[in-house]
Amino acid sequence: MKLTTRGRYAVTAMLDLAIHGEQRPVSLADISVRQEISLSYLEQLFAKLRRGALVDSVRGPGGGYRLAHDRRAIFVAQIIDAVDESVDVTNCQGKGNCHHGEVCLTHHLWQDLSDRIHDFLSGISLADLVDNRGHGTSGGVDTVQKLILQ
Amino acid sequence: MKLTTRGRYAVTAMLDLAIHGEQRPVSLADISVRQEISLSYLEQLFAKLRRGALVDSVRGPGGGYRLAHDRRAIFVAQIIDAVDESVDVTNCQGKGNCHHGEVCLTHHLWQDLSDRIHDFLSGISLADLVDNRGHGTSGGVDTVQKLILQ
DNA sequence: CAAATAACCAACTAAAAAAGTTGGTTTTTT
DNA sequence: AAAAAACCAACTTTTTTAGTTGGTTATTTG
Repeated sequence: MKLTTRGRYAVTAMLDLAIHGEQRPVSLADISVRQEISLSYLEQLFAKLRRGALVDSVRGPGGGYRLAHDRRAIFVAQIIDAVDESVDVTNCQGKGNCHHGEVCLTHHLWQDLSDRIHDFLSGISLADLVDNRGHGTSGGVDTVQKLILQ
Repeated sequence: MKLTTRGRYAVTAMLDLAIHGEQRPVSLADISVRQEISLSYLEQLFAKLRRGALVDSVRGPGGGYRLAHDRRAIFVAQIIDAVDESVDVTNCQGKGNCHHGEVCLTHHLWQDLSDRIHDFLSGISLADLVDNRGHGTSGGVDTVQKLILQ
């Protein structure tokens, strides 16, 4: 599991979709404006999210993207995996071609860490984020309210 | 907490130090050869590790670097913090200048994740890595043995 | 004391990854 | 027919990471 700003963009965009996509599909142009992410960059991200079967697209006017599943069934880990096609964290991924053992010693460390991050993010759904459940300090319901009214 | 290859390099180098630095200081030239990391890049990393009070340096022939504390008292999180001067994970770090609330919603997510990663890595000392304790699959004692004999 | 060793330092360069741009096409609705 | 929006590929810019160059300073050893 790789953690970059790209993954954060993707989660933010999917969260936007979860919040605004209840009634009709949401266009990337809208997300672009609301989240201040370049449209073409969003296109690239959503191409991957679509391949990952996390969103469905609707073409033509009034079209856009919809979550492919219920909010409660889409997890942050999936989003990041779809978008950050997880490159190996280790140099010597099982190939055993790490001539010096130290690399292997840390290998296990990174592997383990990677698993833990994945587990953590696998437990948090878009619904959790919308409800602001499942994590630290609260943004409060009114924050979400503002978003919906926006 | 930021997780890049730079941090991995630093942990690997510190682990090399923990293993080979029992008797005398270890020169960066040695670490460079064993771990296949460019000497000057190591110099840059060790400048930061020294500022972070994780290593002591000894100049002149026979000199090099030594752990500033016992292996059991140096933790992976410290190494990464020293080297990857943790840039904020969030765009709107407390400043409250995130005009749209979604950013703030994910903010808490990343903050929480960051904390958890930090906690995890704060619990793993260099001694743990040398003994290959505290994480997943084992490399075995013989691996470490090879290293010491190298 | 001279030579060698190794830390220390700054500025530069190269390579890779991330982010954004451009200029389209295709599909669908109104 | 026109407009909206997905879809697509190739390119450019920016940022980060990694490595290079060319030194100086401190310390040890022959």
